[in-house]
Amino acid sequence: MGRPTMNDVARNAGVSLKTVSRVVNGETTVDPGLAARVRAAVAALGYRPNLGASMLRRNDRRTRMIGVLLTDLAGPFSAAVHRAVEDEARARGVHVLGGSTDDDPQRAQDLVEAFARRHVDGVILMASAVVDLPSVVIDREAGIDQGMRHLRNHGHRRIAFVEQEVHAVFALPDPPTAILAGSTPVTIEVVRALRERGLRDRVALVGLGDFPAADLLEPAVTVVTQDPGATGRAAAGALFEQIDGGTPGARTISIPTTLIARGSGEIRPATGS
Amino acid sequence: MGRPTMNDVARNAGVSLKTVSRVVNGETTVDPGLAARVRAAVAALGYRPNLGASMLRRNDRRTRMIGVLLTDLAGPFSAAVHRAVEDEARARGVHVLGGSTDDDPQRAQDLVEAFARRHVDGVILMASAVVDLPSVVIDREAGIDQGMRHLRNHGHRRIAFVEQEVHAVFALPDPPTAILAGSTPVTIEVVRALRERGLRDRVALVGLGDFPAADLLEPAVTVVTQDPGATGRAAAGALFEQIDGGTPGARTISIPTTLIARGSGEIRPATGS
DNA sequence: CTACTGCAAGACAACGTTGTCTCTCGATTT
DNA sequence: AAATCGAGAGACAACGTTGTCTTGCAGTAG
Repeated sequence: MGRPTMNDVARNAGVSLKTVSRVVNGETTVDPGLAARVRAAVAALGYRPNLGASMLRRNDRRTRMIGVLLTDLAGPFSAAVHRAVEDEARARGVHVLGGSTDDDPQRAQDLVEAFARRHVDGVILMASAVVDLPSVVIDREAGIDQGMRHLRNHGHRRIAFVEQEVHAVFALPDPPTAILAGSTPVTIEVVRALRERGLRDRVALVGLGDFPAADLLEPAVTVVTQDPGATGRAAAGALFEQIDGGTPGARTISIPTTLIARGSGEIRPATGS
Repeated sequence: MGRPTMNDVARNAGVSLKTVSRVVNGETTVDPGLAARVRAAVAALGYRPNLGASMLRRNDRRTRMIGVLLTDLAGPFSAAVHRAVEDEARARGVHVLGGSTDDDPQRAQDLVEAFARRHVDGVILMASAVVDLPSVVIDREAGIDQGMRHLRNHGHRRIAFVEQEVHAVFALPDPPTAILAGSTPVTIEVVRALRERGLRDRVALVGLGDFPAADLLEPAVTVVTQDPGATGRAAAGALFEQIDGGTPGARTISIPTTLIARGSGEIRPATGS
């Protein structure tokens, strides 16, 4: 005796199973009196349709679930994408299964496989991966180009692109005059490291990804930003179009980037060194 | 003709449906030769089990999905909780449906209802709500007390607790000498507002929720932090315990808070005013 | 050589729902 | 008044899988 089923409702209301199904699905070809009895029984028993069973039988075969595979659900960029995707999905009555890949292709693969077993209607991924499902790939790359170009335009020739080992950069024999930081956490680490070494006004810094207090630091941090909300919306939009239209194959969404000059990225290399 | 089913695999391998089921589920009572044929057919057809159908029939009736309802999937606290829950779930082969409530009880209710229709095994919520599912409620409140106490201990008597309208506070006839900011976005807004008014060293500020650059601002921002990772892990742990143990009813997880004094919260009220 | 045991493998029902078909009954048409 | 129609309501199969029961066959004991 788990949850009540349609059958229980039918018995309780003294109608056939199929009539309950009709009422629950809002079909109009039901006598108002019977429909009322059914609704009363539904309320009395606390009946809830079993979406899994219904999807199994339905003709459209949609689970109305999609999967979203992001680098790290806790990271600001991923989280914002996730939220935007959720909003698009909600508008269509679709739910979102989330997954962090930590940029590990194997994990991405495993998650895609697992989501496929759940018959998600489609998948959005941040890593590049090919799938035999409707899918949209979010491609992040453009920002690096733009950041590099900006620093070169300000006279820098030795530019470090930093992803993990922030401190190693400063140990180099011929240290860079500018730093491009690969993510917001790294950017903040770099700011901290520059301060410790008294270099805050001497080494240029551009961060990939904006963060809330960037303009409040001294110097304020120049960043290249990719609007995660727009990205998520675009990806979700493309995915649903693919699902609904039956367009096959994977699509790639690339994100326009914007550079916000705030100071740290406009420091010029010391001429006398 | 959609995806291949067990029946297709069975036909292809020349065995019965049930034998395929046994192989797929790793039962050992299958002749190695047949098992190999089945596995070959699975690979050849690209067969994937349909978890929905299997859950319908299985005895344990678990979908191995849980729902997580947070204020805002894009917010740093929610996102970190979400990630921690994901990790706990992954360790148990469970997937996570996420949802943002924006602190709207109606939306929370709707999402719970929708997740229940999907037969999630349980739910974690940040808002308070009662559900007829295994559930864990995350309770955030303790931080306010701790922040208030800290400011009072530093001599403040007029303390503003700010949630939305940051600027309204400064328009008051008798403005506060200290501010407790309700969330990290608000904290950053307050910092900005204090600077604009030249009050950065005169009005005390404590923020609810730590953020990455808090120690790099001037003055560095004192915060009350609640470890979202620990919270997520605790909530997920309690939920799975409830699911597995069959313990009924909802449980509440309360989060220990820590105050990190960095400067902005230790400013004392001007004596001469 | 027959009877029994054990185990692999298939047949069949069932999970909760929806699609399709059939039946009944009152209302409309000639 | 008989025939026709339409619409509401139920019976039944099916979705893809797993639980249970039965069958068949090889191996062992008597």
